[in-house]
Amino acid sequence: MISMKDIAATCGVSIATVSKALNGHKDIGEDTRIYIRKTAKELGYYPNSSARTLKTNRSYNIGVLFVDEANSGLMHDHFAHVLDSIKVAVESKGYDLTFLNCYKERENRISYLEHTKYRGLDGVIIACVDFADPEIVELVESNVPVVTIDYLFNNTTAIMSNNAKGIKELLTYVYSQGHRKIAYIHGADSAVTKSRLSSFYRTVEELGISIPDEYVREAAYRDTEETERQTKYLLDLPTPPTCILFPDDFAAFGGIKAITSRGLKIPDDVSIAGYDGIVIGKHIEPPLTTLDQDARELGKRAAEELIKLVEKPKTTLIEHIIVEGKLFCGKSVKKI
Amino acid sequence: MISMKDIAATCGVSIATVSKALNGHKDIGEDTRIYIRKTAKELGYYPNSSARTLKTNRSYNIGVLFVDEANSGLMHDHFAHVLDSIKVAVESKGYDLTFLNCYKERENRISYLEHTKYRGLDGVIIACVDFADPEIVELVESNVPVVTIDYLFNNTTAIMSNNAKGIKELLTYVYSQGHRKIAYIHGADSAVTKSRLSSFYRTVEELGISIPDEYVREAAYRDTEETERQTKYLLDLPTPPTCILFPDDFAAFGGIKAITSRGLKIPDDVSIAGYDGIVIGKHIEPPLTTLDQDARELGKRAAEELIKLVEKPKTTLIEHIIVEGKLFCGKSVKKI
DNA sequence: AAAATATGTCAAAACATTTGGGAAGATGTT
DNA sequence: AACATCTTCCCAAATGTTTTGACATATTTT
Repeated sequence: MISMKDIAATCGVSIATVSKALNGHKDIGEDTRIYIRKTAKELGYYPNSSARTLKTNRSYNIGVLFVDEANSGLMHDHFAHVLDSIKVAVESKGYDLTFLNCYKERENRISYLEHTKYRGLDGVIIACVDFADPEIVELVESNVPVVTIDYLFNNTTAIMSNNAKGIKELLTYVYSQGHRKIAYIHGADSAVTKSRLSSFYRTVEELGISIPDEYVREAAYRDTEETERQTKYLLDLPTPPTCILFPDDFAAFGGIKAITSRGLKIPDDVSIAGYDGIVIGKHIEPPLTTLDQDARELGKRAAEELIKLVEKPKTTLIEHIIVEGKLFCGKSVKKI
Repeated sequence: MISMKDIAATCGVSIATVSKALNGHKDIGEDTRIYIRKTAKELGYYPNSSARTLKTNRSYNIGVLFVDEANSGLMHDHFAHVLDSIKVAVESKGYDLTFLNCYKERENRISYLEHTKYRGLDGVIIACVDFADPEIVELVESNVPVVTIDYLFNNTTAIMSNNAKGIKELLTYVYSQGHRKIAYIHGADSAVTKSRLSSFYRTVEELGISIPDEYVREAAYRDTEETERQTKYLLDLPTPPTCILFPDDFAAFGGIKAITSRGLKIPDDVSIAGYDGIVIGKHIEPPLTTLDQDARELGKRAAEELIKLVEKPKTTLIEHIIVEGKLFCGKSVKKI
């Protein structure tokens, strides 16, 4: 482990000079700078992030906060893409990515905020968590730069997928294919759900159709068993819907199971649509009509905004950025 | 940001005493220890990892190395589970997890090993990468504690999924269901592939069946388009197979597409099986017969072994640990 | 009573880095 | 020649922690 001291020794200069030469300060002669950099390279020097962080309070490490539970964001195709995109974006700017947690399982657990400070993280990206958790709120309200994904706090930059527009496009498309009896199995209570649901009702009104109450049902995101049940309920109605919208693509598989188990065919007997645009949806028969969320863009923007916030805290504004999705017309919705 | 100095001041003791009291050294009186810990808590103290790492050369941070490309491990259901399991396991022992990279895109890129030392990572878990990459080899051969997943180096602990046994079980099961004309679309060249393929041939011999050469084909992992092509090729043979084994569950979806596009039904006309045990495979009709890899166990063991290696470098042996998978009998293989 | 032992605490050094203040020498200006 | 101005470099302090050897004080042994 070779340090600046070693370089200073071999170059016959002070440690301070080495530091300044390496960091490109102006008060170092051109030739010494070149000489120092050359020997640094020859000796195989690379800085020690701990020492630097200790001194500068900048770690070039950013934290990412995903929920830790069974339904971890990691195993969620959509969020996995978001995370990967974040990773690529921060790395391209010379930052590292560390998972933030609170050592739930341990005796001396610490809060998210404490963990952030303990590691000297420059900022945190929060996604896919329970935003009502007091510890999340504490973190958001602290002076740590934070960007949230798909949730809006007043004083933090948020990157939002355009859920309202998404569900509107989806519904309008289904309508354009002749469907009027449209059921909507929406997700469990959350900001995203609220946004989609109110947009759904607004669009229903705009289109001038009427949706019976029993067509609007609830199933937690990714809960295939519940969507299976709800789908069966819908199919068993005296007047079953001709088209069912699901909370997400993954959950739609529960619906598919219910439909095929009834001996019905998609889209000939029932049309369906999901939400998210997970990869596998494109590889089934029929390809799943859905709203492709731009997961990569969500992640990229989150990373970029956070780094802006970190590097130029004075001049960077808190923003609420909206990322558009895109309707994907598979073959799971039939024209009738 | 309150430090030991502050605690020392309010307690009227020296910084050294605070450090020892907090770290449980036994040369501190019981009452002072309690008093110091109490005020530390009251003041909201938590240690500064940079300072500690700088002094002790232990970061309580471990690196994880997944491939950075398009087919990132993050977006791969199986590896996402492995990663999540690693995360849970290291966190339960008080460690953090940081993505390792080499800043590919940047001008002053550094090697994986340099990055590891730069961050002072205590160890690295390597999975899902090109193990022939010289930089990986450099890292493995360094003095950094390393655990590899699904790849064997001589001097590092490896956690291996039992691929040989897995494919044997799968093949034997298919055989037991009466299939003799069994095709195998295997993955692209890699250690995992080699292991599965040689086990496949061994089992074929043991079972006393003969598999024509044109039944054994290749398609990269997760390449649904290629498996679709290869499946069509197989179906078009004068004597098509009655059962097709795919490189992985995801890739199997390409096969399913090919089969249904020919108007054939699974499993009535053709039986299929995947490998991995991704979640969605259980939610399709018919549920996909596959070999469930124990992704969580792979991740957990990797984390545990690495931490052992970090904490007891002298007494911990390099081990090659085998994690068993489990046959999942879905309904995609018909008894004939 | 002196010597040995045990206990509790402290001061200082060390880890690798950054940075403001200043020193020394060179250059330019009058 | 005197002075100011640059340029180039160094010094020393600071960041928060751990560790080591030293030093008191108290207790036990001779």
